[in-house]
Amino acid sequence: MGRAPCCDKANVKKGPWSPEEDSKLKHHIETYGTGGNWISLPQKAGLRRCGKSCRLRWLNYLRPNIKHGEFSAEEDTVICTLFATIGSRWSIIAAQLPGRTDNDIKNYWNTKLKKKLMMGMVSSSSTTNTTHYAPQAEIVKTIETLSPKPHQNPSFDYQPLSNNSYEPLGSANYSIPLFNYCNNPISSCLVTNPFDQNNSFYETLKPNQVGFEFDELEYGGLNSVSFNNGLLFDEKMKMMQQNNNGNEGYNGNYVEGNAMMKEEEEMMEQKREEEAKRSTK
DNA sequence: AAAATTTCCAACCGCAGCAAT
DNA sequence: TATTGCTGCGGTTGGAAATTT
Repeated sequence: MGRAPCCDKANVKKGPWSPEEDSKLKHHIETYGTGGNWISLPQKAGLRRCGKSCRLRWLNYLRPNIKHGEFSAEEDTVICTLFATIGSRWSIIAAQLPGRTDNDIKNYWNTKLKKKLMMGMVSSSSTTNTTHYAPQAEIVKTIETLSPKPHQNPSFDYQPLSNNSYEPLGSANYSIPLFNYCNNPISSCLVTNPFDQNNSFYETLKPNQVGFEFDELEYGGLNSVSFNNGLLFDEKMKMMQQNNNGNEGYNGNYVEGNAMMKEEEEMMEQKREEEAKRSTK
């Protein structure tokens, strides 16, 4: 037996909402709340609408503090960065942008931001002072292909990237964001590019901070890592663990990001200090 | 000015996950 | 454990508005 429909489809109005319907819904929710039941709400509010439709209208349009209009450059950056990190999980992305709805962001990405990114018009965020610009369509395509899809829930443990060595593949000028999924919250993370011998590009990220960096170095590539809700992401490690075949079959070019646990980072710092003391004696 | 095409976004649809029974 | 009902999410679409031909 199939599931019963949530409402009587034949007796329900569809399509754009009229101002009268809006005001009925708004008044009802502001007076009585949703009652925790959207299905029965339309009847109580005197609306010939499906409960789901009411919920959507309220969340995306009527509820207070909804921000309409142009997205700022900062918002662009957050969306691009998070999309590259977690894929099209719009509700999570929306949670980082107060006043914006998941629907809004999804529409914005699909109609405008993707194109902006392709044209290299979006500045990416970084904790370094260097300004980086997202390159062309290849990046966007790669991000879209490889970013995690909704409901893909990584379930493997964190492995320090520094235990592995990788060579860049292919001859493409661009690489892709590489994140390691981590189940255990980490307090901070140091990111370096192994091809950058002088370590002139590095970042230390704190929880909820997002680093996203397009390098225009000799090797060309993207070096990025991110925290989301205390979890560290690395796309490449995810793929390797999923495929269980190392670099084999990996169709793309990349630059590795080294991620270290904070403890490891602090130990190294301590070592450096001790060595410095010894050398001054 | 009119027709054709493209852009944009509000709203719909179906599915997954969860809680209650 | 299986079933049912509901919510929330992301993909998709219809059609109005804007732009181009």
